[in-house]
Amino acid sequence: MLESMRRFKAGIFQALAHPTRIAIVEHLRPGELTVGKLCEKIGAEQANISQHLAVLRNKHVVETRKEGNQIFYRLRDPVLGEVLEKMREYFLKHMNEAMDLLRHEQEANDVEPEATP
Amino acid sequence: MLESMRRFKAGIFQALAHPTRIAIVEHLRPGELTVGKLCEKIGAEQANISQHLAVLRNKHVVETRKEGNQIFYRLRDPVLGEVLEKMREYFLKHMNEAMDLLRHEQEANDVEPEATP
DNA sequence: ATGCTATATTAGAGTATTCGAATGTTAAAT
DNA sequence: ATTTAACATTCGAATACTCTAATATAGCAT
Repeated sequence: MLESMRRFKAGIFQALAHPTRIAIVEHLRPGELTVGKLCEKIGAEQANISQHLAVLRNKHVVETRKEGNQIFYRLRDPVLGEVLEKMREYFLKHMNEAMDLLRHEQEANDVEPEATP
Repeated sequence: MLESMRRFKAGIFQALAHPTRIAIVEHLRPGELTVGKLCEKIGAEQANISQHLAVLRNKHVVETRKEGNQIFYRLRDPVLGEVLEKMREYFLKHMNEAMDLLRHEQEANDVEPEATP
């Protein structure tokens, strides 16, 4: 049972483990939005947003409502918004390290082109 | 800047997005533990636990202290424990669906061996 | 019926995670 | 100086994610 619970939590975290999906959840926090609006605000391809929405739907992080041509997405439970709020608190508290972390990841991606022959 | 913050949050969620790593964080919540104790409690191979600990260390989710032969791990910030607590709340609230979700994932993994020829 | 708009799904290539097995490393004990 | 105990790291195969591009569906308008 404990193991099930952990797999469940891991699944939710997995769903949140992508910058675009975090952006989606944050934008939905104040209220529902259509896919089009989300694309606008986030500035990503429609197909891409749609795929990320599918991930969030599969984990029941978001729910939908259809109105004519378009589909409105909303957060299923504000608790998840609160989780992100806690993360914001965490981020601010450790801002300096956070920046370092990101810088390092950046470099790790930048420096690769060259290999020692 | 917002984008950086989201990548950071995503990184933390990524770190938490595995049942074993969740188990680690939960076990560390009351206080520090050695790697050996963690292996015992979780019931996984030492190398495996060590790899997961490395993931958590890289994201600064945990910190270490060395004492002679062994290494004590502790949660770096109780806020992350609180995040898990929120998740528990969430799990209990949606227990039924959670179970369904897990069952479906289970089936998706079980049924595959056969293919329609 | 045709076309247009909003959204979803599929396919395939590139990349990243995860595991077990093998190998390193450090500190204490003999 | 060896050996043992406690951890960490590396390797390689299997699996899972993520992106772009292409295709599909559903509702509305003409």
